[in-house]
Amino acid sequence: MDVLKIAKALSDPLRLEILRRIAGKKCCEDKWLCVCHLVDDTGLLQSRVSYHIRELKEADLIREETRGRWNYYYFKEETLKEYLSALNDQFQLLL
Amino acid sequence: MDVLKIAKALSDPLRLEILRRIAGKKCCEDKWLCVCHLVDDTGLLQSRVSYHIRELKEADLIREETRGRWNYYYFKEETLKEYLSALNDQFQLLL
DNA sequence: TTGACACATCAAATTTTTTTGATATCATCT
DNA sequence: AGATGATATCAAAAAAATTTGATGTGTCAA
Repeated sequence: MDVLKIAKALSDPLRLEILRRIAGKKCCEDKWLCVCHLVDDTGLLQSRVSYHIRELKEADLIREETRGRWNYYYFKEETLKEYLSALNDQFQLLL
Repeated sequence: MDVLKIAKALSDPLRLEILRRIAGKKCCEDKWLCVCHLVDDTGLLQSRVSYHIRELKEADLIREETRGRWNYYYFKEETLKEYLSALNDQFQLLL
């Protein structure tokens, strides 16, 4: 878990929005979301969405699963938790 | 409190280091730290340190107080706490 | 009141990140 | 096999962030 990488991943508006959607599983089957829906919902270029998804993956904030033609994503809650704890500890926020 | 701005502020290694030092009050009087010490300790250009301090100020992560010739900084714990809570809530981490 | 110090600011250069458009891959369907 | 759909990747362009060096402002001390 890399604090800097996660902070960076969270610092882009699009990425945050995509992560919220993945976390909120507002689409497809429970817990899973495919890129095509993100593209449809947002009207953005597919390559752009793809780029941000890669960043989220590299920050280990989401996990990818390929099923047939589609990729599904799911939110790695534990990574975000670790990030929050790390900041909490490093800055001794005692909470 | 702006989640995106804070995430960005935390995503630069230098800024994180500076914030840690300010929060850790490893210098000067308790709770306070002046720019000159940051510059001395790190060997970086003064304008560079100054730039990052401004970013931290704009993210509301530190407060500045000018006393005579020196500026002192202190860590705004409450802002970081709000940031952590916001993420916690938005992603329903229940912790 | 001059000089030195602490810091901010600014413009230019550099580096990094993001966006775009094109193309590639691979699975599925006909 | 060929067409289509879902996604990744790549190179170039654009935009944003960072670094540098120079200069400006205010404060203190001699």
